[in-house]
Formats: sequence, C-alpha cells, structure tokens
Amino acid sequence: MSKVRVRFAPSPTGGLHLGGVRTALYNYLFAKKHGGDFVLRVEDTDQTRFVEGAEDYIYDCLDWCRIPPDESPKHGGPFAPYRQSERKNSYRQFAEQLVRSGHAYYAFDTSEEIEALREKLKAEGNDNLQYGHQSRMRMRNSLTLSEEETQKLIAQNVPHVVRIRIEPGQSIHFRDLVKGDIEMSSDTVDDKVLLKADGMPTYHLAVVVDDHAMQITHSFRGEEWLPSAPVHILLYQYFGWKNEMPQWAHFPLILKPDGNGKLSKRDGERLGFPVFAMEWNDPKQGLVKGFKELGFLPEAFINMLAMLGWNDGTEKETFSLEELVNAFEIDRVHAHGAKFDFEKAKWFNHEWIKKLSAVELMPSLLPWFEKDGFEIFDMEQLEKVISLVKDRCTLLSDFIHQSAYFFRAPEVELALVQDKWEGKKKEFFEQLILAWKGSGQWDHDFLESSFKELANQMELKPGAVLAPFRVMLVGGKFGPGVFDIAIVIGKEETLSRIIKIIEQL
RNA sequence: GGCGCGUUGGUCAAGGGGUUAAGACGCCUCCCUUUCACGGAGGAAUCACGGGUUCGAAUCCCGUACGUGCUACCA
Repeated sequence: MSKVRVRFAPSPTGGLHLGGVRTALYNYLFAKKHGGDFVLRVEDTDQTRFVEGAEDYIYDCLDWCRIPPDESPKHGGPFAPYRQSERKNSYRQFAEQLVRSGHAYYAFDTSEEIEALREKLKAEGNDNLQYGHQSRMRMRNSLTLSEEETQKLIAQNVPHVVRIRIEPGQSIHFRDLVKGDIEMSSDTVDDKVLLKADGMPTYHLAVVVDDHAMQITHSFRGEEWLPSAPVHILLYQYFGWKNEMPQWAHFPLILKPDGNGKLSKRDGERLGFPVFAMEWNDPKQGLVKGFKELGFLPEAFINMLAMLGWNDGTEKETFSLEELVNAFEIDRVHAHGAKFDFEKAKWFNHEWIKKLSAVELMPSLLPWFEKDGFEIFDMEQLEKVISLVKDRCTLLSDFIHQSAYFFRAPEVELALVQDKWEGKKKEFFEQLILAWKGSGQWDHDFLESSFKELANQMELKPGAVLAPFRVMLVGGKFGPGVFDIAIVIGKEETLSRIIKIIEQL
C-alpha cells in the first residue's frame, strides 16, 4: 500500500447535509495532504429509500464546494464500478466464503420470529436482546439445523440471510486516528446480517469487501459508525486481510444548536437555517434551500465546515481550500461533537466577502443580479459597485439591497427627506444643481468641497443637507459615502435624482 | 436497559501538571465615520460534580452526573 486512498460513501437517500459534506471534506483534505486519491463510492443498497436524482445531486454539491472526487461512478477509476448495486455479484461469494470457514451462517428466521425472540429474552430478564452468541442456538439457522435441512431450505428458495458468527470472550482493540485507542468486547457485538434476503449486502459486508477491493488505506466516517467498527475489524480478520486493514477514523457529530441530538435534516426548517449544501428536493419536505441558495460562497461554506471539528492550533480561522489541505492534521480533529452555530457560519461568509476582490466575487454574484433583473451593461461600473458595497454584505443576497440604487433610481420615502426640512435646504439643492451642472469636474474632492462650501455659504451645517442628499440618491440611510455613490452613478443621474425629489417638496 | 464516545464562557475553541485560562462568534460600552457597515479600544461571561495522586490539577487516575451515538434484512 504505497498510496493513500480514502473513500467517501454517502448514501444517496437524502440531500448532502452538513455532516455529510464535512465527512467528504475531511476525507478529501487528508487524501490531498498525503498526495492520495479521493474516491467516491455510492451506497445504494437500500432500494426502498433510494431517491431519484440523488446521485447527481451529490456530484453537484461536491463540485460547488470544489471537492470533486478523483474516482467515482461518474468519473471512473481503476476499481470501477463504484456504485454498490453494480458490485452485487461478488458479495454473495464473500459471504459464502465466510460460511465455509465457519465465521458466518445462514439464518432463516422471519422478522416475526426475531421479534418473538426479543420478547422472550426480555421476559427472561436479559439485558442483551441481540441475535448473537447467547441466542443463536435457539433460532432457525444453519447452526441449529442439520446440513441436509439447511441445503433443502436453500434449494427451496426459503428467504434467508447470512449472519456473521461472533464468538464471545474476545477483546477487539484498535487505534482510531481521532478517538485514540478503543477496546471493545465481542460479548456485546451481535451476529449482524451480512447478506440480506434480497442478495444485497448490508453496509458491514460492503464496506469491508469494497474497501479491500479498492485498496482503501484509510477509512473515515462519522462517529455513528464507531459501535460497528468491531464487526468490520473482525471481518478483515475472517477474510484473512488483517494486514491490509485500513486505518480508522471516526469524526465527531454535528449537533443541533439547541441541544439534544445530532443535526438532522428537519432541523433546518425548524430553526431557520439551511442544513443542505445545495437546494434539495426532499420527497418528504419538498424543495429545501441550501447554503448556496441562501447566498453563501463555497469558500466560506467549506471554511466554516472545516472549523466545525478541527483547527490548526493557531488563531487562524479563515482558510482557503488550499490552505486547509496544507494545514489539515487528522490528529487535531476533535473527539467531541460541536453544536452548529448559524451566526458563526454567516460570519465566515462575511469574512470571505470582505477578503475576496470584486473581480473574484463577480462569478458568484452575477446570477444574483441577473435574477433580480439588474441591467448591467458596464462591467467596470459593476466592479466599482461591488467594491464599494461588499464590506456591508453578509450574504450574497445582501448585495441586491445594498446595490440596487446604483442601477435604478430608488423609491424614496418622502418622509425621510422631509424630516427637519426647510425652505433653505430646498434652496441649497437648487443652487447645488446649478453649480454642479455648470462644472466640468466630477470627482470626489470636487463634489465634497463644493458641497460643503455651498452649505457653509448658506449657513447650513453640511450634515443637515448630507442626510437628505443620501436619501435622494439611495432611498435610505445606508450605503457607502454619498460622494462615492454620486461618482459611480454619474452626474446626470445624480442631478436627476435630486430634482425628482425636490420637485415634490 | 446494554455497550461505545464525549464534557473548558450562551456557541466554536487554545491549552496535555505551575498561564493574569488564548482567540473567534454573539451580546454590551466607547472611538472612527455627519448614514449603514468596515475598522479600532474595552467589558460581562468558562475549566460538570465528588474523590484521589501531587508541594501544586482545567491538565493524570477513579467514581458520579449529564450529553450523545449505536443497539434494523438503514446507512
């Protein structure tokens, strides 16, 4: 195993949510840091929950986040196919290999029979209600049935599964790159189903067989998998692949902001923030907006996600993808979960908007302007607008409100101008129009000095006329310096906006 | 219930025997700005609890509590 190969295996059953993207990101960072491959395998065994279009959606999300896989069903690679359903054939053979070596067995129990077993065990006062070493000899399987009977049932196509046979009394020890040394007893590990009645493998069989086949060197996933790690480790042993077992890492969970539990897809709607990277058409919830649609930059989204469970030990908080690849160390990934904080997420976006130049922001911004029907004919002007306004935008959507008045005259609420209005002020603006109209200059110094001089001449405080001037141009009390705005929208437009208002007063 | 993992301000966190226990988000105050932001200065707020070990514990050990995950022919 000369090269690092990590694989990310989302189940295409529901949108790619925060936890999923973060797992992908950490896998990607680790792979790239070590010059390895980032493999995407699609786990589509659960037919009933498979959602149409989900697989493409995952590619789109990863693309938007700039973490595209090197190998995948879409991009191919040396160990294709990467879609679990297309690998179906090999799983049965591996399961049967285990049966022959005595590490697995056929089980013919129906779900009702298993349910009855649990009831019985419970009634007997057992703590352990699992189908395992304590109970398997009471069930209908190839351990209790004779060889003949077993073969007969199989020949008759009686539905059956293959279960792993785990012997009690063993200590399973392994080193987790995030959690450290972990030791578990095989006593509490149940005889998990490896091959389902429909012939498809469960996750347990599939990860082990596929990871081995694909020469995966590092197996990273969410913490929810930690309790089943012993099954996977035992499987590597039973297959005789112990020396090729990947290194494990289990990432902490992303928790709900208001406590109680891991962040779920429903929390987004309930708490008013996105949980998906991109818009997702959920069969149950309908169309759910993602971070992208809410106005997040991919740079900020990735940055925020990376910091939710890892930091480099310095005070640095804003990282580009490239910087993340360089700085990422898996042993600095936290062992405990983090509550998601939408305010902090927005802060990251704000930081990235400030950090990126107007030109860099342009591609992400253009669709927003187009959507709102801005007529942008002058890219140079647009660039000026963006630089003037970007520091006051937290989300991309804020740019609409913050820059609309550059492209079309605002709707001015007269009351805002009329506040402390007097005839002298009207006179001021009339004179201002004349002065500016007759001048050939239109730069910041000229505008500011002529404006202030005139105010002083008329014994008005500049501030007293600056405020209404702003409202005339902007439509509200916000935005960059008024003279900067006037320069960008131009002389003609500036004068016309003033005239339009003072005529109404 | 059983088993696993975890626990530093409201949140994200640095820190791994001696620190005035960093920093960030959010909140508050002030400065800058005749707007709103940006920026700058400052403030309130923390080592879950109980026992050990030690001259000394946020740091090591043990318990407890709490949180969280798993306990499916889901992943």
